[in-house]
Amino acid sequence: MTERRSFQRETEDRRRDDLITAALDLLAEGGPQAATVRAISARAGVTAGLIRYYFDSKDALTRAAYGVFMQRMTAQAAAALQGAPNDPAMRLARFIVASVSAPVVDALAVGLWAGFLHETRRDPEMRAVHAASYLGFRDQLQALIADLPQRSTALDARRAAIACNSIIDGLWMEGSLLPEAFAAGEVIEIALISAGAVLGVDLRAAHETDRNMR
Amino acid sequence: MTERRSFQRETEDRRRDDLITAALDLLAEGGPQAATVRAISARAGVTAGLIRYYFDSKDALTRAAYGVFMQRMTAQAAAALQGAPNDPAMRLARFIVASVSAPVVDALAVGLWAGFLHETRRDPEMRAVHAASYLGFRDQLQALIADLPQRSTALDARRAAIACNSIIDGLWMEGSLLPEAFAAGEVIEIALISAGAVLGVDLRAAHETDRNMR
DNA sequence: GGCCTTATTACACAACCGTATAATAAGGCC
DNA sequence: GGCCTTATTATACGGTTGTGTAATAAGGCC
Repeated sequence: MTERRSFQRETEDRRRDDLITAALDLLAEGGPQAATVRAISARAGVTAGLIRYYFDSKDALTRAAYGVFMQRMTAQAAAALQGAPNDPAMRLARFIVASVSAPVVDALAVGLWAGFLHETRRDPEMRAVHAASYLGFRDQLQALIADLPQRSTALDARRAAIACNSIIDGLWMEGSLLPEAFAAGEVIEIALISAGAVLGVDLRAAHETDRNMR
Repeated sequence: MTERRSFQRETEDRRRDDLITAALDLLAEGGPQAATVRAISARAGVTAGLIRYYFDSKDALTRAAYGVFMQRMTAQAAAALQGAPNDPAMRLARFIVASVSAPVVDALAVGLWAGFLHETRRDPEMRAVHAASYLGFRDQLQALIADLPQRSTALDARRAAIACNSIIDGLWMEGSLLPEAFAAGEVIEIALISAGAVLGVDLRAAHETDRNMR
């Protein structure tokens, strides 16, 4: 009589990952409104009930998805320093370039961030993750700046980090929201020149020689 | 038997404004999830049905609220140029200061912006408002920069405007999201020094003399 | 002061939300 | 190949959402 749809059993990790990915996609595209349990499960190719088999609640899934999102964002910039040369300016340049390049900067990243924003305010656990990774990023930046041998003294290291972080964040927003408004590589160039001007260091030259060395 | 609550008749403008304000408040605090017709009407002190008496749909109310929001944001920076001196550097400094000060920068502004983000993607009409006011702001900035008598030539006026806009946007985000992480006036100082460094102009000095002239 | 317009309330409705639970088929094990 | 575990589906439930509609009271008008 009632025909059940056929299915395949999958590993726990695979299913969790599929559900999280589906949730992130929907959240990025349509915001919190679009990321309903039914929509998420449909995109993941399963039925709605399965979400509550792998997660205690929808909020738990949201929290897990947020963790993955933050991890992706921060891992990208950190990975840029892997195998980087010792020259502080080159390292900083690499870090900045990675922060304003794909996949950190893409049309959906800001949407995802915006979609999570209010949930991070509500949920203390999510807010903690947010603050930690946010300030962690800035500290990383500040450490790179402090290593610079000679830089402008108009701003101390902390304020210089705040300024550079703002440039990165602002370009991240603009580049993600209006990708068609920029030529290829333009955002990167502006980021390097602006941050370099603030710090009194020629980051574009540093990045150029770094690239030629590779 | 059933007792109706008493009420006062109000003008159309007043009611529309109350409903829009209530919608903005709720959206800023709790995101799209929180801005339901019942919550909005409750905060405005009326019953839910009244919303659809003054607006064709909830989306129409959202659109109207977005217009008011954008108007508030852009009007603030433009008002800063009212009665400003003729000196280009002073004018630019005023514009930047207004863009990273209250009420543009406050704890709820970014939340509001984030809450609207996805709706601006869906609704073409809202997206048009968004793009227009966004690029309008940048053009205004670019015009102010182009007026500067001597500035660094590392970036043309357009790219310099993009860079300054990024600094403003980034500081707007950080200042709004983590207000407790900054000392009083610190965001303003960082904005002036950073933008000044990018443009090769001492905006902080310009703003100081401007303030002393007043 | 009674009437008339209409701003406002009250209520009903279908759709959808997250959640709970029972039925069932998939696939490893012996 | 039959059995057992459990991953998955199916279905039901109460609450909430945006919307449509009828009842009603407020307040200006004569």
